[in-house]
Amino acid sequence: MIDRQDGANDPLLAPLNEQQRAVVCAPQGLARLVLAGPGSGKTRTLVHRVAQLMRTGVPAERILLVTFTNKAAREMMARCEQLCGSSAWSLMGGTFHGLAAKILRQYGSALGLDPEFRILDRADTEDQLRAAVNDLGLDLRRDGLPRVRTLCRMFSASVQRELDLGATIDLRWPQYHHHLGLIQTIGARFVERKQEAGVLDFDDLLVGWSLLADPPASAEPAVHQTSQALRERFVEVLVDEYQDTNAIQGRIADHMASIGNGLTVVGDDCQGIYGFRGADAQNLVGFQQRFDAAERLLLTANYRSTPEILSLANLSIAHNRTQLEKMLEPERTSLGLPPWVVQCKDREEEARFVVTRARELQASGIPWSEIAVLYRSHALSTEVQVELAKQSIPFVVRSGVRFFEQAHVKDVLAFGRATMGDEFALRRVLLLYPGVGPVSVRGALERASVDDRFGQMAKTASGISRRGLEQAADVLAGMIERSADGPSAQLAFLVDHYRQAFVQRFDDSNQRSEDLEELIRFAQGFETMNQLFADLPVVDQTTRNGDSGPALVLSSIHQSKGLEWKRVFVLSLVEGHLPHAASFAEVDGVDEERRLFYVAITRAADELYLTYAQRAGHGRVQTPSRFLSELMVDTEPPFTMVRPSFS
DNA sequence: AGGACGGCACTTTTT
DNA sequence: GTGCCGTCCT
Repeated sequence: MIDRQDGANDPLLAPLNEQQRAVVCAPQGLARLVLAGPGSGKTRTLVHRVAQLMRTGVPAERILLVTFTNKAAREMMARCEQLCGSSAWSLMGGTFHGLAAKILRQYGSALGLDPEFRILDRADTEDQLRAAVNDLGLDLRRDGLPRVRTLCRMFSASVQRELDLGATIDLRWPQYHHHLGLIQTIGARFVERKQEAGVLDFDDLLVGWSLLADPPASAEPAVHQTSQALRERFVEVLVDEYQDTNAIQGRIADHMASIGNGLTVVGDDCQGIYGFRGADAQNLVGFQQRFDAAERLLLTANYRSTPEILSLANLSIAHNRTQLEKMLEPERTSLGLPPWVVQCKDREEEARFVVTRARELQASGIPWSEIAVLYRSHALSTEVQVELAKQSIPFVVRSGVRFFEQAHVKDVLAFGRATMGDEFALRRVLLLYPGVGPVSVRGALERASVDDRFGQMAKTASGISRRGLEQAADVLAGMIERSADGPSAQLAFLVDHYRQAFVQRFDDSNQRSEDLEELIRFAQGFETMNQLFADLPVVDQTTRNGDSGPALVLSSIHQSKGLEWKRVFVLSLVEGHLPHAASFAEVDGVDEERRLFYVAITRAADELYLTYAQRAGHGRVQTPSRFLSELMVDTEPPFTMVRPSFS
């Protein structure tokens, strides 16, 4: 056994401070809450705890490590591997959704799930819902019902917050109160459709896992048995970013540790920024009430940022009524650099300032990859992107559409899914061809079948759509012929055709062609089309654009959580952007925006630039963010105001 | 008249 | 980039 106090020569304990060691060496089998401020070495502490558990004899496959993003999971697994070697490979780590997928494929048969189920992304989910509406002969517009997008949000909110649909609607969409009955009917058909198709959306994953983690008394005996086996498997459960868990995730975590397993939850109520996804800080704040023997540990020493940056962060977050007191204490010494607030004339000048300054920083020895530009919403990044391109600066964008959600990637994947009999995918494929519209598609779908390799589909079509349908049938048949060669070869065959027929139409066809090559490479890891598609929506998509040399990072604030850079720019500190206008009407809305601001500024290690434009595109005057002005009352502001200077 | 297609709003944040 | 609507072509 390793002594808790004396770790001077121990590689697991030597690099840690007292607070961190207390977490790493805390006894097994208990519940505990760790409050960890930004930059406090939280990831390192978690990784070392995992290593410590393994060293004391807990097998890796009996440790469950829940993180918030796939990226975080990947990083933690890599660091565990560094510390523990290959024995860390069998660690069970990932996001709630990714882990739910793994667990349900392995343990879901008790729930009647086919282990080959496919996971729906948001677009797939909306397709299913739209189809459910059509099944019922409803017309959303005519019948005064919410749009498909909104219906999805209603069902999702109800699952994530564990509120019944009526309460959910009354709370957030009271204008649809009188339609509750109809919306419930749609929901029932929606659920039925997904079950018939053997597919699960993001919420179904959580519901499935929760049924195993915490089965209702009325569940079949087989479910209770599986539940027991599942919970006995994991002797230690660790949950990162716990403040961002919603009701159902909180219940899953609680119950995975309900039979004497250890549960370590790590979080920071000041960094809760997923309220829109139903995240409920009560999970964290009320943790000790739910587990009355739970001890509470603190990580408050900040190793990341200068005292000036931390002081700004502490002063800002003090404007929130946070329940848990926790001041960040700087470990670093001052570099003599105040946070800058840069007042620009317009968006264009703002972009020019950021890019010019970034360039100077790089020239002075800061690598591109140590500079980040953060913003509240993706659209705010366009001016900077244009300016970066103009000045030929390498950059990566970590916001906006995901790789697998781009039109050309979705097109190509749709061909693959069409060969497996997916009607939604076939529809998308056929609509690509000139002369083929919704009506000829409807006819074609009635005659289409994978078995005759779509031959009938085109044969009876008349007139203008025939040529397109024939082409589609040919290429789909070609793909089916190559089934034995594996999905990568099938996609390579298809991409030849697709590139000639369609990619040339895009004005950035080169980039898109490269993406398709990337996709073919990605598919090499899979033996069948089915496997390729099964987990696509929950796999890590951040490996994209990762390895083409050092690059400046553009990121939404949400995506930046957990990361750090030497120099950070935060764009558009104006009312309506940060805080975002949509937050004004929401309960806790502006407080959540302030936490977002807090997350953004605590990403910066050495130097922070907060920029804003006095005028928007069409000359409209913009008001500086309240997150700046509220810091200027009475006291000396914790930042220095400047105007851009171009040297 | 049926069907394709170009032009129009709308897009906060993410698994 | 998608969904919806009006217009134009067959």
